[in-house]
Order: sequence, then C-alpha cells, then structure tokens
Amino acid sequence: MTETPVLRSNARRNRDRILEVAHEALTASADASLNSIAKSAGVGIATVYRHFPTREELVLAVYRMEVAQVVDLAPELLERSAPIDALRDWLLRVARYGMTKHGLAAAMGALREGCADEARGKILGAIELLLRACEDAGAIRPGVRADDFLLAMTGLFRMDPAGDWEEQARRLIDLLVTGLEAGAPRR
Amino acid sequence: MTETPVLRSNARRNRDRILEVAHEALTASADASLNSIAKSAGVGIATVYRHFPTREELVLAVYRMEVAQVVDLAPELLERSAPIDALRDWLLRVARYGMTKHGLAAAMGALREGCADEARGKILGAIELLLRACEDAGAIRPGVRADDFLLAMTGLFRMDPAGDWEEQARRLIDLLVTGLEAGAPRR
DNA sequence: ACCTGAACACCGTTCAAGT
DNA sequence: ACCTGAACACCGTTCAAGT
Repeated sequence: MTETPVLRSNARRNRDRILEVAHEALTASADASLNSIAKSAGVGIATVYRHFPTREELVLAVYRMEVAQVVDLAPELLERSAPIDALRDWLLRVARYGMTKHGLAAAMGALREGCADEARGKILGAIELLLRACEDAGAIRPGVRADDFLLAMTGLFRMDPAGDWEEQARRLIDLLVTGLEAGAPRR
Repeated sequence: MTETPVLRSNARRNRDRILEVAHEALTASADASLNSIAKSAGVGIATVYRHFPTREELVLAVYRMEVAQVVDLAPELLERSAPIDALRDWLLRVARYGMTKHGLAAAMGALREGCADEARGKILGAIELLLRACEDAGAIRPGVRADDFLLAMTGLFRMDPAGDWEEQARRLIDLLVTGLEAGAPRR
C-alpha cells in the first residue's frame, strides 16, 4: 500500500499510536484538532507533522484503514448469498458503518474531491464487483456504471445518526435497488 | 419569513450589504472568513456579529435565499410540462444550481443537520409537490416518501464541477427516476 | 533520524468604547 | 441603536534546537 521505508522502531510506534488516537478522536468528532491528537498520543505536534505532512493526510490515512474493511466485505458477502442480496446487505453495512463512524464520514466529506482517489478507486472496485455479479445473474439491468451508483449511494452517509436511521437506510436501499432491477432480463 | 423588527436604514443597508458580500464570498469558497467578509462589506467584524450571531447563522441566511429560488421553480415547471418531465427538469436544475454555487453547497453540507430545518422543510415541500403530481398522473409508483427521495438526491450536490458533471447528473437522474417508475400503474 | 515545544499567521467570537 | 477595532483563545503549520 503506502511504501514502508523501514522506520526506526520508536518512530513506527509513534506513527501507529498517532493513527490509533486519530481514529478515536475523528470518530468522535470530525474536527478534532491536531494539537489535541498529539497530546493524547503523547507526542509533540511536530511529530504528527513528520508522519503526516498535513491534516488532510492524517484524515486520509485513517480513512484508508476504514475503507479497506468495507471493501473487503463485498467478496465475502457474494460468497454466501445471491448477488442481489449481497448488494443489499453490503449497502446496509455501509450505512451502519457510516453511522457508527459519523465524525469520520463528515471528515471525509470535507476532503477535497481529488485527494481521496485511491480510496475511491477501491470502493468503486467493490461496487463494480457487486454490480457485475448481479448483472451476470440477470438480477439487474445491465450497464449501470459503478461511479454513477456510488453517487446514488451518497445519501447513505448523510443520515441522521439519532433515531430511525436503519429504517431510512432500508427504504433508501429499496429505492436504489428497485431502480437497478427495472429492466432486468430475469424478472 | 424572518421577523423584520424595523431596522434603522443604515443598519438595514449594512445587513443587505453583508448578505450580498457573503453570498459572493461563499459561492467562491466555502470557508471564506468572516473577517474578510466584513472587510469587503466595509463594516467592522462586530457589525457582522450584530446581524448574524454566529458564522453558521450567516451561512444559513445566504442558504435560505438560494433555497427559495429552487423551491419556487417546482410549481413553475409543473405548469408547463407533464409531471414526470417536470421532476426530471427540476432535478437537473438542482444539479446545475449545486454546480454553479459549489462553494455554497459545500458550506451547507458542513452545517449541523438540525439547524437547516426551515430550509429543509421547504425543499421537502417542493419534492412532495413533484412526487404527488407524478403519482396522480400514474407515472410513478405511489407511496415514495419525500424525505427518502431527498436522501437519494444527495449525490446531485456531490459531483465534480470540473468536466462532464451534466452527463453524470443525467445518468444519476435516470437511475433515480427509473426507480420511481418501477411499479407505476400506467406503464 | 527522530523528536520537541515555542512561535507565526490565521480563525471565530467578545467586549469596552465610541457616535 | 448601532457601529468599531483591539483583544482572546483557539487553529494548522513551521522551525530552531535538542537527543
């Protein structure tokens, strides 16, 4: 992934500790300050900057760890369910994920579009995988683009964590999947 | 709308000037500083705070002006097109709107959920109007909730203003409308 | 090599003082 | 009533100095 230029062991330890603390802090609040993160991690601010040259870079590093989890879930779900169910499940998990890590979702949303490309690419890969599986099964209309569907999913990250978000997520997912199913060969 | 407690004429002039400048500045960049806005408006910072007790309040005031425009568009479109076409047109206009005022859309996105309630209510009203008209015409499946559809539309504000956003908007709108049309009585 | 904390230029917000 | 700008407590970021 990121190149690992063999850090000294204490440097490596610092880096991990910063990431861990940043993960906690950003999950709790999207605008946790770098100073507070450095203090919680027990390092000087400049050490944070040594490892992550800018605030955005740190947020992105945390983001990447999270994205990997969600992305890896797609093939697992496909192994044990029909493609269309796997898609539904995956979307619900993404929503749940976005809700438990609400601060993080907000922090990600505030990032400049371009700089999240790597993570975005991975998510697009997972969507592509799910869509193509559904397509091959004849469960959805063919030709829907992964990037379009990612845009359509955006709302899953924008729900109110208080209250009935799970119900709302289900309804949104129904709306989206119904859209995909329209014009499917096998229906 | 907002109560108008009869401001002195120079106060009123200041308020208008601040709003005007803030509109320009926030359109250009979502994180234009209040200090810079005050300077451009030719008033002291504290004057900005007198009229808008917090940054959020100012952003929201600008936001409200913008929302009104989009909301008023819905009945106009319904008057001169079939409901389903009015819906499509409206969605495209919303997307175009979000793109020309990208900074503003970003600033709005950063607002706490709850505080935009008034504006949110108006938008929900416009969506409700369009959905019910389509429903009455038998063009879409009945029972789709306005708040769910608003969530599904979220992506329209999250497109990349550089490049082919209009194409992407059209594809996203197609995806959404196809979802609505599935199970419509008259198809 | 890697770390530190004081220092810099900002930010949103407040407040004593002016007319 | 309404306005002003200096002041406050922060922020992200940098840099000279330490081991």
